[in-house]
Amino acid sequence: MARISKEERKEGIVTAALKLFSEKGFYVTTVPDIAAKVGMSVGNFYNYFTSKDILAKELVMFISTYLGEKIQEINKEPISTQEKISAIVTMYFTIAVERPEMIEYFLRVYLSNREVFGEGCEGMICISPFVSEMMVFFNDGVECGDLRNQEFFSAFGLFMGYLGGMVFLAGEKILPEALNSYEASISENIYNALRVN
Amino acid sequence: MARISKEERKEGIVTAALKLFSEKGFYVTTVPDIAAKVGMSVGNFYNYFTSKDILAKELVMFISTYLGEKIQEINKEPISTQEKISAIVTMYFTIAVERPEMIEYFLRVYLSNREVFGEGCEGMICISPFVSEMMVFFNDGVECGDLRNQEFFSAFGLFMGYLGGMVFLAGEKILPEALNSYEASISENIYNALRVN
Amino acid sequence: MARISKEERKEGIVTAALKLFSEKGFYVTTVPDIAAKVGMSVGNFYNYFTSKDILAKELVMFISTYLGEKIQEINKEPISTQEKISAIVTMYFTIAVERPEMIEYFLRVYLSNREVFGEGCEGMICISPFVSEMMVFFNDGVECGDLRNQEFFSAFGLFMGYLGGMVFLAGEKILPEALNSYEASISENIYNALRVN
Amino acid sequence: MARISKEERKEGIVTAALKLFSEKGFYVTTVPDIAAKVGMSVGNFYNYFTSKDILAKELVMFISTYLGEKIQEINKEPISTQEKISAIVTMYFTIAVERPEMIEYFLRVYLSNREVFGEGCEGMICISPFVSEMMVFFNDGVECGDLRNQEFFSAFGLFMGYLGGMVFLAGEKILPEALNSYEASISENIYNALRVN
DNA sequence: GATGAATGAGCTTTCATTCAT
DNA sequence: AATGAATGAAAGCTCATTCAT
Repeated sequence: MARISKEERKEGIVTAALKLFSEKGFYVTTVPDIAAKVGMSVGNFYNYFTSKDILAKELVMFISTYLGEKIQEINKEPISTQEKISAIVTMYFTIAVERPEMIEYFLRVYLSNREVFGEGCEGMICISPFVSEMMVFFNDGVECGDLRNQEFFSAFGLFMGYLGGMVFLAGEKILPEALNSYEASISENIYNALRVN
Repeated sequence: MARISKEERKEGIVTAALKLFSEKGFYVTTVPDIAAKVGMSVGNFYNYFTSKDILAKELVMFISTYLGEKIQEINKEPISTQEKISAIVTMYFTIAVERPEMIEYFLRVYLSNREVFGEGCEGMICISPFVSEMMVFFNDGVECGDLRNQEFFSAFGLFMGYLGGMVFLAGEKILPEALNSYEASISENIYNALRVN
Repeated sequence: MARISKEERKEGIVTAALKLFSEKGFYVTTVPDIAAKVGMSVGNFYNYFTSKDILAKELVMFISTYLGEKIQEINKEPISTQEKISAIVTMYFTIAVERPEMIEYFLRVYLSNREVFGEGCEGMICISPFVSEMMVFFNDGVECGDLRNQEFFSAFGLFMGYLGGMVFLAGEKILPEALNSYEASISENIYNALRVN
Repeated sequence: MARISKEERKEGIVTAALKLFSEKGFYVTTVPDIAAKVGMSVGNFYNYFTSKDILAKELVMFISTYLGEKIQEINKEPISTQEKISAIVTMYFTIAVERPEMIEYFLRVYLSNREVFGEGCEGMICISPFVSEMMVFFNDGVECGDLRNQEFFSAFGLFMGYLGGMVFLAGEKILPEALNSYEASISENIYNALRVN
């Protein structure tokens, strides 16, 4: 018989919680909701995460690490900065389509519930794996002469604000076209915004 | 005796709720909190707004109208598209600094709590005053040959995602400089992204 | 129609809680239990006492004040120390018989649940009205030459430990006779213990 | 290899539980707490004690037997009643200082949680080893003409109520002096209270 | 219009106990 | 004997909303 290991159980909770939180929001999702979705008793949930808040924090770290790794892979590829921008946009939108809960969690849960992520996630602690890879991307681009040397956060805000904004519009079903059909124009806009003139 | 009109009472609630919701979040703010801040009884609150959700929706309309008017003023000015971009960025950041609750409400309450704004705010109903002025800005820019003719939402996502992202970073105290010190570089990035090449 | 004032409501809770806590113990008594006994909803209970712990603390103060007043009356009477001892013993046992919850609360709830009375009741804060009247009694007795001058707490421990112990034995139905039939022998024992030889 | 016998395991639980119950109270101490302190799994705990309540009852018996033996030793000694009183007081305070958990358990757990000790400890069943030795002490004292012949429980209440009260005051850090510095005055008070005039 | 006591459903969390391994 | 994941009932507490006054 295939036993379910403690680690697998935890993963099950992470997956279920990610979906529920991103769909219904942090406060509307209850611990019983999560437990039911994993097929577990409420009491047992607390053997894996000591509180709902802790779970929420672990989820950000999980996503941040996941996205960080994806960007790292792109950073390592021997391609131009313009191509990297395209690759990041494509990767981001692919995730937004295939595992929307990851991006949505970021946008709707992490970015909006200060109270929850206050302690333990001050500043950028919980999203540093992701942010630092974006720094690498930007510094590389500047170094090889493709990108203008500007304050990192101005570039970062453009890049992530833009992508986040688009995913948001898509989520609201406001976009007339499918998300990925915007990849080219968005990549172009970003490149135009950041490149040396 | 100076009587307080029904309309003034409503405004008082709007102001108080805007601050509380944007600071503490929609779910953490209670109706008693709001009533207390206005100096009104809980029961009386319900004479002005039939539910907490309704209040939240009226707040978006309020902000959206407010921002729409500001952009309309800029649209009417006889200045270049590049200057309009600057003006919008400056206006947005000025509000973000002087009345942060307006922008924060948008970012942290409206954009993140689908459940609340579901009924009655489908699609862009509740933010149309604002979005349509941005459309005017964009169409004017294209028409006069300053901006590339692309899908509106791609440009909109860039503009608002970028600005929202920066305000968010500022709110998290992540930005090394004051928000307004980024105005020039951001305006430049946006213009570069959208202009005809 | 006779309206129930806020103060009366609070008294109702005090009375009900005193009975329940003393009969079933602090932890076994639930807030729903208390609310049900007063004929009130759980939610409303919290309009009167912000927590179960706070209620417990107010109860000690209530009892301590009540007992303090009783002893004060006795202290004021123009009788001998020996007669005062008798009067205190009688008063104590009368309460123990007529309003047993008061004494039992003291013995079984206050004295035994440090965790609950920790904050806000350090040392003797919550029982000072009672203790200070016992101090008055003792000092008067010493001053008029009836009682040996010894460390107050040694005398206090004797007096209250003894009375508490007897009420406890009575509560356990261990005593072969009714509590008040011990009044004479107990008063005598106490007087013999404390008087000048 | 030094094997740990079943009996030793049980003793380990008794020791750990005694400390935890007396420090934190019966309800605040959890079975996992106890198991952790013994270095044993929760499941295994139930191989030794079939419930938390049963454990609590065995603890009273344990303490009662222990105290009973101590008093028996004193009873056997060829000393005066007055000296026996002193010896008991000293013995009691020594235990209160060296193994405070025993006395505290008695005062704070056994005496205060009727619900727990209801079944199986009715009346004095669970403390009879101790009480009967106190009876022996008292009867001997009366028989040899040292103590007044009064109802046993009146004398018992004085003795144990007094000692318990003092240990309680000490535990609350209310006593200005160390517990043992009161031994003389307390013994004197008790003797004065009980002796023939 | 104004008050705020009252409701009650529902939330997060705890814990004694069981049981498959 | 030993483990510890699993259960599930129940606790304390909150809060949007109502309604008698």
